[in-house]
Amino acid sequence: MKKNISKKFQYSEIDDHQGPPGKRKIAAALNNLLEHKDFISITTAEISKASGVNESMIYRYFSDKRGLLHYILARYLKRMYTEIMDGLKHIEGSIEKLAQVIRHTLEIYDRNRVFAKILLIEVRNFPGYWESDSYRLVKQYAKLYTDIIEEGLAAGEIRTDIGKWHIMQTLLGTVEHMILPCIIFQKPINVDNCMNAVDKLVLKGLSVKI
Amino acid sequence: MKKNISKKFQYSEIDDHQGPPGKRKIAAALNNLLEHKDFISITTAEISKASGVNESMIYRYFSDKRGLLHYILARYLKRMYTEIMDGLKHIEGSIEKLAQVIRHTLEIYDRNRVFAKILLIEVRNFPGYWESDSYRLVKQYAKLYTDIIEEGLAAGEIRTDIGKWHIMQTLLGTVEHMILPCIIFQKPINVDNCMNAVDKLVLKGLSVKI
Amino acid sequence: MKKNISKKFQYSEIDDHQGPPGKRKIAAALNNLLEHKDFISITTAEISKASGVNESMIYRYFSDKRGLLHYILARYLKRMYTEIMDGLKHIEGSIEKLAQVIRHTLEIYDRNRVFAKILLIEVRNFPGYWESDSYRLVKQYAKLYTDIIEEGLAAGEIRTDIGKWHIMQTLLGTVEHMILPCIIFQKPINVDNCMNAVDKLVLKGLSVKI
Amino acid sequence: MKKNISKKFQYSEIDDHQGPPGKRKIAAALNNLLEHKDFISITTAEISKASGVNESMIYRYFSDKRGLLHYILARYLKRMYTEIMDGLKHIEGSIEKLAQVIRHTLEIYDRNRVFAKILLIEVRNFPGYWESDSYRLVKQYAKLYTDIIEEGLAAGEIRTDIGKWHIMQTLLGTVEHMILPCIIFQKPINVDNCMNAVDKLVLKGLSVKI
DNA sequence: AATGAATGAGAATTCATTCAT
DNA sequence: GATGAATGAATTCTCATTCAT
Repeated sequence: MKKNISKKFQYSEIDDHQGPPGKRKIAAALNNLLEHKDFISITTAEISKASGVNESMIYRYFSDKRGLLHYILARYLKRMYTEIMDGLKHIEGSIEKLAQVIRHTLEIYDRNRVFAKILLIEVRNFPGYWESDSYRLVKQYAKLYTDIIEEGLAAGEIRTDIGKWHIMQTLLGTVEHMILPCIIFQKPINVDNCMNAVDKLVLKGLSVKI
Repeated sequence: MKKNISKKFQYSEIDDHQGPPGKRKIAAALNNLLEHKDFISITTAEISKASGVNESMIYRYFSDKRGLLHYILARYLKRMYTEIMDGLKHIEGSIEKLAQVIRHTLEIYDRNRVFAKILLIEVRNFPGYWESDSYRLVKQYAKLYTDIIEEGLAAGEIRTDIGKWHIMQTLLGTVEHMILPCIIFQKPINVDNCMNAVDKLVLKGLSVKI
Repeated sequence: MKKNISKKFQYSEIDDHQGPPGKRKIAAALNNLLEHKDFISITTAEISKASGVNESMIYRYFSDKRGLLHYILARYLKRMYTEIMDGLKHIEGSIEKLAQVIRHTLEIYDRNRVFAKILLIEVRNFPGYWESDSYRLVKQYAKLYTDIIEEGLAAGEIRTDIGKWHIMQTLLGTVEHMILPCIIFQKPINVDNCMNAVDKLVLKGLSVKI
Repeated sequence: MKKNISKKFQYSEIDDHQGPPGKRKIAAALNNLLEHKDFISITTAEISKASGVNESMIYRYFSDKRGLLHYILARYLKRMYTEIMDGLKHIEGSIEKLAQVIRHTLEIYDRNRVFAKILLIEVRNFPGYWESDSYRLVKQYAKLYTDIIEEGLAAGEIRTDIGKWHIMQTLLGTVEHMILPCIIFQKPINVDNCMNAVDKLVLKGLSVKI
């Protein structure tokens, strides 16, 4: 009954008890609005109305509208990172670890559609993103993969003829692309199905054949 | 090794000799601008200036700014489809055909960065896209994959325990995400490297083990 | 079976056999379009498309878009004037003549909604109208009334304590206002009902009580 | 003869002390501009310039340019209604009441040319008007007439063979068309002359002959 | 910390009209 | 007489952002 409930997060929890109330309300409002609209077509007026906080407060708490978006994204990313690290504690074997990270990621995307939407869609066609703080966190997340891959290479579990960067890219790419239609068409993510495909297609191809 | 070099296309060729000059100039102008900016931040005024054609002509020849983008995308897609179909003529074996399609796709993306950018980034966060004419062409392209996969299933070349849709998704996803960073960071696509990874990771996993 | 059919006109007849075909087609096209849209929201492009004649021909045949409208209106007015004059030939008595003019006018408006619409709505809020050729024709039509009234005054049939201008205004005003809702709400004009009211309310008040 | 002079209103008074200053200035500016131009050819830029308030404020306070016009019209209509109701308090007899309403209306139109212009000209060729709030107020005003007419019918003061709707229409029509040239040609309205005509022509025709 | 008012700059789009052929 | 292409100037409306209080 108590399994790993504590690990599951959703936006509401993230920010609830820190920062001034106005700031929290604004962030929560944008988060909610993102469920049904895309960032660019959400106006600051709308955010203000939805949050009940005056429009100009957005500029007190955040650099600007985009800063607010990145703030939300960063919170999600931090939370995801911790959660995934936690889930990794008792897993042995690099391939198994990769599988666990991917499964966990899929679950989090499924539970937090807004997060997935921001990360996969909203943030990309904004040039500044690739120099942003949020992107730094994304790279931290990606490093999780390369670290595990290195571990696997060292342990002789993973084949050495591909290059860890390409492996990571393939894994990330496969995951993201599997869920993109679900995010866009607002369908649930079937984590087991996805894992099956990832496992059979990519992970199996990774391991050193004995 | 010298196959159908003559078929290689680049945007400039696509439209050069059809439609009124204004139309051509406008399309070419947006195409050029897309090399350095993203669609949403390119204004009609900019397009007009770059093309040397009056701003209002955009609305004579296209439904609106977005219609112009889709026009460009559709041309690319049509051209890509024909070229890839051509390149497929003398290939035998489903796995080989998939490899050929993917390699060809990568080459085209590499030669036509703007095309890749429109398809992978610009067009997605616009809801109308999924009902657009361009998306129809994308589905036509995707059907190429499923057709080949079916062929492979029938011929006993491809394993039957995954589902052709998932296979196609994985292939498309892997390709797209392999090149996304190249598109975004404006780096060349190393086709051979990519093919190596695709081949070893995904395609090998596809074929029936003997 | 042959009554006064020859007197009834509708736009199609007006212009059919004079002027170059392009001119006729353009005028006919605007006339048709006016049935469902108001002048200001009909574009020259629309007129061109509906007429099958090139947009620039509008400017060969007419001073501009408004000139075209006035051309149509003027034709209607001329035709109405002649028809009404004709219908007056064998009527005796000023009050009877006024009644006949009014009835005839109502019938024409009913048969030619576009005409009524142009005259009562489209043309008024354009300053130039009051100096236009069309307005000259309207004044000619109004003079019909004052002429008859003068005739009635001279003959001792109409009371002398009001002023012919006011009488004319009242008659025109009553008529126009009775039909305005019919024009706007696209309902048929009940000529007999209207005549009843005009007769009982206004005309009866005009005649010298014996 | 000195009745409720204090109740006489002009636009400037209407709005002066309510709503944010920007709103008031904008409404006042359009009101002034309407004195010399027609609505459709007054641009938002012009309104902004005339009011000294930023153009975008129009859209903060009103739905759009047309919303602003209706706002002005509605204020006029409300004010007129109250004033006319007040002026009716001590009048006896339905015919006398109708006369009083008409006289009062004429006076108000004379004092508030812009009001008359909006009501009789500007607002009509806009389809939305007939479903607008302003039109509701106009119907309220018209109901004043039919109410009085019913009263007169019940009291045996008004003849019963015409129908109250037609009577109202004739009265409204006569009034409106009497003043339309004055509004358009910017001439003063001679209230006494008009009343004389209305009285002799229409009202006398209304009353039951004894 | 908070609010309401105000701003400025730009954006897409529309159209009547003219020109070259 | 006719066409298609092109123009330019205007117009409404939007929004992120800042200011004064």
